[in-house]
Amino acid sequence: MQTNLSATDLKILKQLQSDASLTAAELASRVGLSQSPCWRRVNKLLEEGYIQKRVALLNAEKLGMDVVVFCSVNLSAHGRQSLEEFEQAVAQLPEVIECYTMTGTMDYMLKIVTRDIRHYEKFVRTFLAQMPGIQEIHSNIAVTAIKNTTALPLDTQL
Amino acid sequence: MQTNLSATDLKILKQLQSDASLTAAELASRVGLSQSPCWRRVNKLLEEGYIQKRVALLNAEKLGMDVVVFCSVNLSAHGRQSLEEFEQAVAQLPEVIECYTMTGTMDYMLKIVTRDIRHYEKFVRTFLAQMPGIQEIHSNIAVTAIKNTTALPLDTQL
DNA sequence: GCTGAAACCGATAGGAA
DNA sequence: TTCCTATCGGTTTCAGC
Repeated sequence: MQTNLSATDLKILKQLQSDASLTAAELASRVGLSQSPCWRRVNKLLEEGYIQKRVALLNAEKLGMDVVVFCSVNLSAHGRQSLEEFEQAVAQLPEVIECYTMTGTMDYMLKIVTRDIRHYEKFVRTFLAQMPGIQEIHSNIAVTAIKNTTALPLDTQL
Repeated sequence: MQTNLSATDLKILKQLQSDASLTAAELASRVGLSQSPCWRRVNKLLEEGYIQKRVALLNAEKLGMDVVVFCSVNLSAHGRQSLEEFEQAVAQLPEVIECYTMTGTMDYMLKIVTRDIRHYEKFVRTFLAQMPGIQEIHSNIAVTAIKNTTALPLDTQL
């Protein structure tokens, strides 16, 4: 880690990435600080960009959005143009929650969320398969979420 | 969608899943409501579990945690016991951000975040490969994040 | 149901140790 | 640095529409 964060800062980040609705007082007591210095540190972490934003995590199941698909994509023409077009187009699609370029045999890995499998099918046909330069699409459909967090492993021991 | 959410509720959810640090007044004005009813709706959405929690999203890169790996796993013994052991063990590992059971040829898909590829290698050897009943591990390493959001596609048109 | 206002409580900043 | 305190603003409630 090329970062210069104190142990206290790390504690604060750990708390906030598991619950950002804590009051300053509660957070302070959990990290063993009093309010003011704690609040100051939080602000610094915000300013310096360690904390990107605070969001609400919704219950996908209750909202009827519980189909998760990991979708690997290969493009046919590997020219620059084609890649950027694809990336821009994909970033616009709300169903695409995540998209990464990959090493190995696949060009992109997409995590897609839709209402049900029919919708996924329709989504692929209507949007994904229409995109510029697509050669192969491979869909891996998730059944049950065993774990699903947004918290980074700050307490890793490796 | 088997849910009975009004258009206003959906607007509220959309706002909060992109920014949960909005004040009640600001949120109210964005969804075209005044504070009180807006606040009431937010509370109801919390109580009913549509909003699960509010978290801080951290800057993985600044924290030196920018290796993302999608890892598919197959277990050897497909008895109940083996599955639950694996799931419980995996849920404990902070490096495992997400874990899903899958249809198709792989048993599990894991999304893993570590500091660098060396750490990933070490993580796989130390923890993953030691787990009960593992047969195959296939690691797909992400290079660049094109898109990475936690927002569900509430405005999907399909 | 929504609006507006009032009361309360927590967040913020400044000053003292 | 941290702690303490005062002020300010947001949240929450309640009465009226």
